[in-house]
Amino acid sequence: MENVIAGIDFAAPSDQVAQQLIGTLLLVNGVGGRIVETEAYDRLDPASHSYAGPTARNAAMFGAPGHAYVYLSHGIHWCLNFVCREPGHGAGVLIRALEPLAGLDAMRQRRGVIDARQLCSGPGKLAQALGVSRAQNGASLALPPFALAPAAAPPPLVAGPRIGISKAVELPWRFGLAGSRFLSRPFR
DNA sequence: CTTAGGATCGCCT
DNA sequence: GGCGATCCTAAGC
Repeated sequence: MENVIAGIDFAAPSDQVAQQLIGTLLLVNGVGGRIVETEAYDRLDPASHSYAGPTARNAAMFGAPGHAYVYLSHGIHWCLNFVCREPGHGAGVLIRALEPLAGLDAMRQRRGVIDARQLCSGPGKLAQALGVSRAQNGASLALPPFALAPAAAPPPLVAGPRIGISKAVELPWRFGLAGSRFLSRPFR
C-alpha cells in the first residue's frame, strides 16, 4: 500500500504528519470538511495509547500507516486517529476538530445541534458528526468511506500543549489552523 | 467565563 | 476494580 495520501507521507513522524494535516480536506461518506486541529502521539510517549506496547485495542496503531485507529473514550465517544510511521511503530495523529464544509445537514442530525461551530469542535463531536465508530477502525484512508484531499496552500499554524492528558503535558504536540473559529479550544 | 460532576464501558492491572 | 487522547449541563464569580 502507498504511504502517501493527499500529498502527505504517513510514514513520517507523527508530529510532522499532524502539522501537514492542518488544512487537509477530510470526508467520510461525503461528509466532512477541512482539518483545523490535530494532536500527535508516538511510541515512547507516556500519553499515547501505544506507550505500553501492542494490545487488542491499539492494534491498528501498530499496523500500516495511512489507516484509521478508532477507539472509544469514556465509554461514550469515538475518537479518530490516523496511523503514522512504519508498520509496528505505534504512532498516530488524533483528529481533534475540523471546519464543516460538506454534509452539514447530516452532521446536524447526528449531533443534535445546529451551530456549525459545535458540530466538529472536539474529537468526540467530530467522530459523531462524521459517523465514525468501531466500524472504521483499521480502515485505509485511501479508500471509501474515507476521502482526503490536500490543502489548497500551506496554512498558518499554531502549536501548543495537548489537551485532556495527564502525562507528557508539556510536549507542544497540539497543532491548529491559526485564527480558526472551529477549534475545540483556543490556543494560548 | 470558569469550574465541577456525572454519564458509561471497554481495556488493562 | 480503576481509569480514561470527552462532552454536556448546572452552578458559582
